[in-house]
Amino acid sequence: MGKRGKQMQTEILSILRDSRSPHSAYTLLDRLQETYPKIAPPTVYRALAALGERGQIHRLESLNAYVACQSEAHHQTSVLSICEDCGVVEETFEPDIFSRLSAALRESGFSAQRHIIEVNGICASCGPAQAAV
Amino acid sequence: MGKRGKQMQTEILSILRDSRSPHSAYTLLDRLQETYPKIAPPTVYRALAALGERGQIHRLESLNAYVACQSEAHHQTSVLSICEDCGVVEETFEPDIFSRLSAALRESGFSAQRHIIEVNGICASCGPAQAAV
DNA sequence: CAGTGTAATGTTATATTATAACTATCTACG
DNA sequence: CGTAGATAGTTATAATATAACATTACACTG
Repeated sequence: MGKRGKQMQTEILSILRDSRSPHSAYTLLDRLQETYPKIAPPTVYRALAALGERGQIHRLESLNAYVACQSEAHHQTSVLSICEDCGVVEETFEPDIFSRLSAALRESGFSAQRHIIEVNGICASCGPAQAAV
Repeated sequence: MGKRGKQMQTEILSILRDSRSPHSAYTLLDRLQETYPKIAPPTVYRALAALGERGQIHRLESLNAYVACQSEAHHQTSVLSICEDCGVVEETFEPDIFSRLSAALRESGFSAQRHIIEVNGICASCGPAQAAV
């Protein structure tokens, strides 16, 4: 890994951490171009791939977008809940659910390797309890 | 809904049902163009949207592709397991897992509306038990 | 039946997301 | 230094999806 690659990864991670909402690869590209005017899409995708492999970011498959991992212990599989109102993504850890899911699939002979769980809904800040305030 | 729309939905559903593997929107477009040479992407996407609303197909968010729903009772939320080897997608119903997931998120004030659960792994036909045969 | 309003479909163009393929550069090591 | 391998830059394009507008079909009214 060269300097430039690390630098881009650091920048991306810091942009993602500054907001709890997901950013698309091209949003990140635009942000990075403010500082590094000449970078191209592959630079961003390479940095995202490296961060993803280390578990420092998560890709939201249903949004084609990325968030920073909110856990210190990376590489735990997590549930990503997406507020449809404010767009904020929260990460929660439900190891029990993952093991039940793997167990259920194993009954039909399926060997699970990677779980994707994304839940759309309304977060605490945007929910009906809040609307009444 | 006009005749043409229904016709496209029927064609797409029958293509998807003929294979347990996912098809992308553009694969479907190519297939449809064998019969209807002039259709354009929006036609396919409109048909997919209508089928999705009725629960007759599922979109695999992690693959940007679509499969026919394997349940008779549509609109049940289901787990989609994707074999990384042969590409076949199986649908299983784990209402218990969905309710646990909703319950867990509700504890932090999140109200779940739509669950996306996709699991990558190796299916029974491709697994190690089979390799020994 | 003509007129008209709405919904469905067709068409064109383009936006968005992602990667292939090649070139250049850097770095480690003899 | 020279060169091999890995990293990064560059160009181009592939793959996915939708916006925007034009046209047609269709049902209702008078």
